[in-house]
Amino acid sequence: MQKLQPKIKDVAHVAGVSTATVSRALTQPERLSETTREKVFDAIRATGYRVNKAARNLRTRRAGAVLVLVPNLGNPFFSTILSSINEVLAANGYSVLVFDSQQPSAPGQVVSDYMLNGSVDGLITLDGNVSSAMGDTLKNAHMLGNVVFCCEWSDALPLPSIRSDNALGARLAVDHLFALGHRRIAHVTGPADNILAKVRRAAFEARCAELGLTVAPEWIIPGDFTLASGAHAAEQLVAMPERPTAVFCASDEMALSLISRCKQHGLSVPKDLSVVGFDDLEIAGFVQPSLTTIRQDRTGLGRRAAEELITRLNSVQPQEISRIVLSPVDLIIRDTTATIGP
Amino acid sequence: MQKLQPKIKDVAHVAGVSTATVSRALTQPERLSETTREKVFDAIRATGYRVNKAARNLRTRRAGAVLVLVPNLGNPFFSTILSSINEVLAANGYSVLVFDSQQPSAPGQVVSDYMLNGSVDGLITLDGNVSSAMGDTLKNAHMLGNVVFCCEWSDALPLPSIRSDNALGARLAVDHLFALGHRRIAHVTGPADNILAKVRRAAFEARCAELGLTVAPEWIIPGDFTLASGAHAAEQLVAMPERPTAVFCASDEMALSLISRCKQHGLSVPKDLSVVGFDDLEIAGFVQPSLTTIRQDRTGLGRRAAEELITRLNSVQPQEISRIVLSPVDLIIRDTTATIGP
DNA sequence: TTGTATGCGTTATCAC
DNA sequence: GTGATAACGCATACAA
Repeated sequence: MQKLQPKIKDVAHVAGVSTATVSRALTQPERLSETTREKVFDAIRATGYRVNKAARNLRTRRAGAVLVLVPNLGNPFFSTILSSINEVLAANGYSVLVFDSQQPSAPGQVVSDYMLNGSVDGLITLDGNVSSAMGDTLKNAHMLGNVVFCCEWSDALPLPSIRSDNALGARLAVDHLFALGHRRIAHVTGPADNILAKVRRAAFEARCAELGLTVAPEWIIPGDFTLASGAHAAEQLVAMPERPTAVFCASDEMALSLISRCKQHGLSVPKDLSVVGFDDLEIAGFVQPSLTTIRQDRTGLGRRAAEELITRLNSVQPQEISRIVLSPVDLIIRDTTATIGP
Repeated sequence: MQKLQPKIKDVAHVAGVSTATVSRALTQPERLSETTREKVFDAIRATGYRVNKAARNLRTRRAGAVLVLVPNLGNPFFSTILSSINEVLAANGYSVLVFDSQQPSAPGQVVSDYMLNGSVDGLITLDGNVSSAMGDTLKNAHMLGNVVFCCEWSDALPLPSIRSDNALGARLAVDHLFALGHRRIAHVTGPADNILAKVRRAAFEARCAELGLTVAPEWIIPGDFTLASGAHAAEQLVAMPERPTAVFCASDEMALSLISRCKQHGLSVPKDLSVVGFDDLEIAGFVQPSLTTIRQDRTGLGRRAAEELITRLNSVQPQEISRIVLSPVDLIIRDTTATIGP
C-alpha cells in the first residue's frame, strides 16, 4: 500500500485553495493574506507535503546546488575548507555536490557536465589545474561567471579567486629564520605544476635574494605536499655535505615528516635544524616539538569563497572578472625554530 | 545574444528524427538501428546538446544522486572515506551530495528533506547519531531501504551497516600489550554517546577481564577522539600515583597528542609508556616514534558502503534489513609499543 | 525500429 | 489577494 508522496494539488485541495496559492505560500508567503497563508501551512503539515525538487528546478531553471571540486578529498587541508563552504552554502539554501578531481574520470568533462546539464548553479574549485577546455566550454555556455577559485587558482582563467597571501607567508618564514641568525636556508617545494608551490618558491627565493642570502640549487628540494615527500626531502638534507641550518617547507605535512625523519638520523630539531611549515594544520600544535608554521585561515577561505559565489549567483548578470581576495596569513612561532647554534 | 541551451527537440530536428528517438539514443542506444543512432549522436555533437537533469529527474522520479552525511568533514578519517565513496558512486553515474552533521541546522530534518523532496535517491551516513525521528520519517516515506551506515551505526535503526570489527581491534591491542608484558593498561575513550567508543571500550574491558587484568576506574580516561582530548588525557595519566605502563587510545589523533604531551612531561614512549592507537591515519607511520595502531580499511569501508547502497537502489524493492558487513582490522606494530621495563 | 502524444509536479503569466 | 492554465524538457505507453 504505497502511500504516494503528496503533491501541491493535494495540499491545495485540503486547504481549499488553488495550487498557485500553495506555491506562493512556499516562495513568497508575504504576498498572501494571513488567513489563507495559515490555511495552507496547516494543509502542508497535515499532508506531510514536500516540494518536489526536480519539478521546481525544471520550472525555475535553477538547481539550488553548487559543485565543489576538490583535489584529493582525503587531505585534511581541503576537507576543512569544504566544511566551511558547506556551512555557508547550506545556510543559504544551497546543496553541496562534491567531486574529487583525483578521480579517473576526466574532471573537466565531469565538471562541465554538471554545470551544463543544470545539476548545479555554480562551481567552487579548490583545484587550480582545471583544463582550459573546461574554461572554454563554460564560457560558451555563459556559465563562466558562476565559477570561483578557492586556495588555488589558474592564471589562464580570469575568475574570482579567494586565496591566502602565499608570497607573504614565504617572506614571513624567511624573515623569521633570518632574524634567528640563519643564513643557509633550504626550501621543500610543492608539486612543480602547482600554482601554490610556484608562488611560495618564487617568494622564498626573492626574499632570500633581498636579504643577500645565497640559495644553493640543491637547497631547493622538490616535494609534492605529501608526508612521504617530506621524509624523502629529509634524506636529501641529511646527506648534504654542507647542510643548511634551516628549512622552509611548503606544507605542514612535509615539515612534520621531515622532522621525524631527521630525528631518525640523529638530527635534533630545532637545535641542529630549524623548520617552518605552511598551513597550520591542527596537529602542528600538538606534536613535540610543536611546529612553527604559516597559518592559513582555512575556514575563512571556504566561507568567503562560498559568499563570493552566492553573490554572483544572485546577481542578474555575473561578471567574468578576476577579483582577487587575499586572505591574511600569520607566522605562528612554536618550537621547531631557534637561534642558530654556535 | 544568449544562445539558448539546445533541447532534445533541436537535436531531433537536426538529426531528422523524433524526440523519442533522441531520447532512446541516450538511454537505450542498443534499441536503435546503427544508422539512426549515429545520425542522432552526430546531431548531439553538432548542437552541443546536454540532457537537462531536472527534466529527466522529474520524469524518471530519480535523482541520480546520493547524500553522504559526515560528522565533522574536517576530520581526515572521514574525508578519506568520503573520497572512496565518491569514487564508486561517480563510476556508477551518481552525484555525491555532502552534508556535515556538525552544522547548526538540525541534520535529521535536513537529511529527511533531501530524501523526501527527491534531491537524492539514497543516503550513506557516517554518523551513527541520527535521530530516530529521521528514521521514522524515512520509514513512513518508504525510503528507509535506501539508507546505509558506514563506520558508525545506530542500534535503533535496522539498516545495513559497513563497519570495522571494532571489538577485534580492541582485543588485538590488548593482546599485543599483554604479550609485551603489560599488566596495567589504560584506555582513552571516544565520546560517551558514540557507538564506536562504546564498543571499543566494552571490548577493551572484556578482554582485560578475560586475561585476568584489573582495570582501575581511573584508567578509563574519557576522551572525544580529538587531539585536544588526547593531550588532556596525558595530563591525567602523568598525574597518577601508580601509572599504567601502557595505554590504548580509541583514535590515532588522541594517541599522537597524548604521546607528545607525555614527552613534555619527561615521559619516554615506549620506554616509560607503550601506546596503541586506532585508525592508522597516514601520519601514524611518519611520526617519530611511529605509532603502533589498529588499521581500519577506510577505503574499503567507503567503497563497500557505496556498493551496498547501489545494489539496494537497483533492487526493485529495497529491504529494510540490518545486514552487517564487518571490515577487517589489523594490528600494525610500530615503535610506540615495547616490552615492559624492569 | 520509429513516431505520436501524454504527463511528471511545479512556477509564472495572465486574468479576475 | 487569488485562480486558471500554460509551459519547463524529458521519457515512455502505445501505435504504426
